[in-house]
Amino acid sequence: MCPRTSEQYESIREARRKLIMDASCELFANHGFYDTSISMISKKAGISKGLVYNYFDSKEALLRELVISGLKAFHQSFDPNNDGVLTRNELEYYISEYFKKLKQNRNFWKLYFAIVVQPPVLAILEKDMMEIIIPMTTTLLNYFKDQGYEDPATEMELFSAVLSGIAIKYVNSPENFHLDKLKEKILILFTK
Amino acid sequence: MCPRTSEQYESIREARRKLIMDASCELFANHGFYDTSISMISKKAGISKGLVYNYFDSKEALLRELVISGLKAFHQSFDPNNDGVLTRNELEYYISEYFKKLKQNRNFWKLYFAIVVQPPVLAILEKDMMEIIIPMTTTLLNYFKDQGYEDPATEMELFSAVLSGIAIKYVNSPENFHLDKLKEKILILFTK
Amino acid sequence: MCPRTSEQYESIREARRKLIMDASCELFANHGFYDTSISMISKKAGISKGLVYNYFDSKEALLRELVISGLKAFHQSFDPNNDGVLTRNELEYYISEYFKKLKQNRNFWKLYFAIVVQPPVLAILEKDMMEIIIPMTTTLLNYFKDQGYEDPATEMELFSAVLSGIAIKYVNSPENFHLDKLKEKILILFTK
Amino acid sequence: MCPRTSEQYESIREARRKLIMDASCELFANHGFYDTSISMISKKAGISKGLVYNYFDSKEALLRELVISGLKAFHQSFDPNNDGVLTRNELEYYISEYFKKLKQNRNFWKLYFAIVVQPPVLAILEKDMMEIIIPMTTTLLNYFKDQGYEDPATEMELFSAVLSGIAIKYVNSPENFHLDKLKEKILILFTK
DNA sequence: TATGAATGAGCATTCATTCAT
DNA sequence: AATGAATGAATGCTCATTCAT
Repeated sequence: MCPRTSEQYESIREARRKLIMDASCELFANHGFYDTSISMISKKAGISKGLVYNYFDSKEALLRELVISGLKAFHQSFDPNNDGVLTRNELEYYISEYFKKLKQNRNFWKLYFAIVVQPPVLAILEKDMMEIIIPMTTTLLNYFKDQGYEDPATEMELFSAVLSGIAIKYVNSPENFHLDKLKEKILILFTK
Repeated sequence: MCPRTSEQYESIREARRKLIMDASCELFANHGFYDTSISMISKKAGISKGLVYNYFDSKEALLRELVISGLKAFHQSFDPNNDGVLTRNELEYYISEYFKKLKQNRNFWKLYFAIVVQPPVLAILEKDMMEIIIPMTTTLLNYFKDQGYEDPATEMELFSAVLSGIAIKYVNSPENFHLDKLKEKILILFTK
Repeated sequence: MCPRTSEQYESIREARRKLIMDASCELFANHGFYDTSISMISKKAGISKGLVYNYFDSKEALLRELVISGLKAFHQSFDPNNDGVLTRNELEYYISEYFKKLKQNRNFWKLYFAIVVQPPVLAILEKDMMEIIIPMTTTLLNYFKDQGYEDPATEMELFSAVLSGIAIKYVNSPENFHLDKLKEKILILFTK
Repeated sequence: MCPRTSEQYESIREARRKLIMDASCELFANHGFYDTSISMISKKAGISKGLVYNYFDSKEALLRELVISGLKAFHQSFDPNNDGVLTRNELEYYISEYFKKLKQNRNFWKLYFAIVVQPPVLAILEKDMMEIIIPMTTTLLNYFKDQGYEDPATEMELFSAVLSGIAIKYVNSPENFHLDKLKEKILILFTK
């Protein structure tokens, strides 16, 4: 009779978006961006190919939303009070969250590191990602300065490299990486 | 005219192979595997499209040879006397070589880490790569045992993670990573 | 609330139809039939996509109604007393009306001439259009016979060609065509 | 054994280009640009779909080459000595050629007028077409000035309108348009 | 009556690979 | 050994149309 209310439509849309994002996250992570076709995504999501485009402007836009939204969600555990200053406790918390989320959401991080390392795909995302990452870098640098490290810049580079390295190795072969033990080592290395 | 000797033919073939591999290494590294067409490679190499197939069975085979041959070349600096045992000096040498080659051959490593992280491409290479990597892993594990680390397995995981992390970060934004200082830190961390 | 009377419903329907037809006329004229989607039309008309189909069976049917209804409206100024005979005054009146309507309703004529010249679209409309055009042709032929032109058939062909030619040129670049002066020339040429 | 010489390749390419252009001209003319798929063109030309793209960058580029090359070929009969001045004889010649080519190459003109009247398609071609058409317009205007017409601008508009009008009517229903008689009338009207 | 989510057929285009020369 | 014309399967994407609500 009557058309659906706009709330109803909105909730349908939200559910569908999530459906598509979940399906594509898994596929992108395990097959790669280029080896995942829209057709595969729609099949996995149980919808038609065309419908994907009702929710995302393009395959690239879908990837972008996937990565950016995941990154934003994750980023909230960094400097939670948002004052631009990191205490030792806050860094401990951040590291713990990092390891926790690595386990919880392996597909996302698999996707993320595959993307971050591919020039043409990276180009799609670079601008949006930098908005999130650059402030983190600054805050981290200040942390290492405040903690009296003698070469804070290099310390920060080491810190981000080691976290990335662990993540990449772990997501690609989790059976060979013992996250909990590594986390302890990282905590010792960077939070004394 | 006098026909060429088979040595001459062979050396022409070798030169051609190298030409194609160099061209494709640069293109794969900077455009990505999927965004580099055979046509682009042949144009860069100054030969015809068809000729590429005279030297490599397929695009994938070309990638495989590229990665494996680079990896083998690099691997020679690891445990050079090939006795399966790593001394502290040998590890120092290996680390130095690692950082040196990162700088010298950025395109190769860019390509390598982009590949290593992509599931479907990885699948193509996994077998060959494992033959190189597994012995390294074993040898490293023994090193950390011999050096008396209390948790050699975790130490080894940390070691390979941090080297990979530095490499990935460096090849993708070299201006932000100070290899020399990082090398010193790594030497201190893992060779006392 | 009191239900609407059927007259009210009918007048709402009429208004909606006109809304859709106006929107699609402008869009078809300026973007072309194939580059105008139902979605664009419904957006411009401020209604939903589905509703268009409540009023028109298909995109083609909408086009058909648009063209035919415009043509019929226009045709009323031709031979207004409908006796199949055209006096010189009636032709003068027709020509005046033709030029007047060209100006007033440029979008319609733009659409009309774009359509008339496209084979597959023309096919859709041919039958309906012919019902309007053939009697005009006959009447015109008689006019030129009655006026004693020595080759009335050719005169008629010239007449319809020149009117079409002016219209096409004008609707596509009105700034370059001076309708009023051309009208005078046409009147002189065909009504002495 | 040896690869073909570049002359051989060139002649293959020329022949193929013509094949594709002929096939697409006929299809575009009779089905319209949007209702002709690359697939239809390749089928008609007896080649594969992909090969079309070996010769033309896109469907639009194919259309552009078709129209521009046809227009250029035709334009050579206008002001043949290329002095920017049109004598009465030259105009007579041009008109004769115009009518001759209309008959000879009906498909091209059908295509041309269908195109010229469609906004989105026109946009593709406008720039290139204008380079050909604008000089013609100027030359014509001078002709009517030189011949002492009292309103040369309007005369020129009438001239171009009537030629277009005849062409459009003729290509779409040749059985109803008697080109030879119309040509005589045009010659009388514009070359005294 | 009105909505917009959903479908699926169809299209332009790309590209690894083959093959006659 | 070398060329580049040729193939055809696959992809991203669009859009008229349908239909549950």
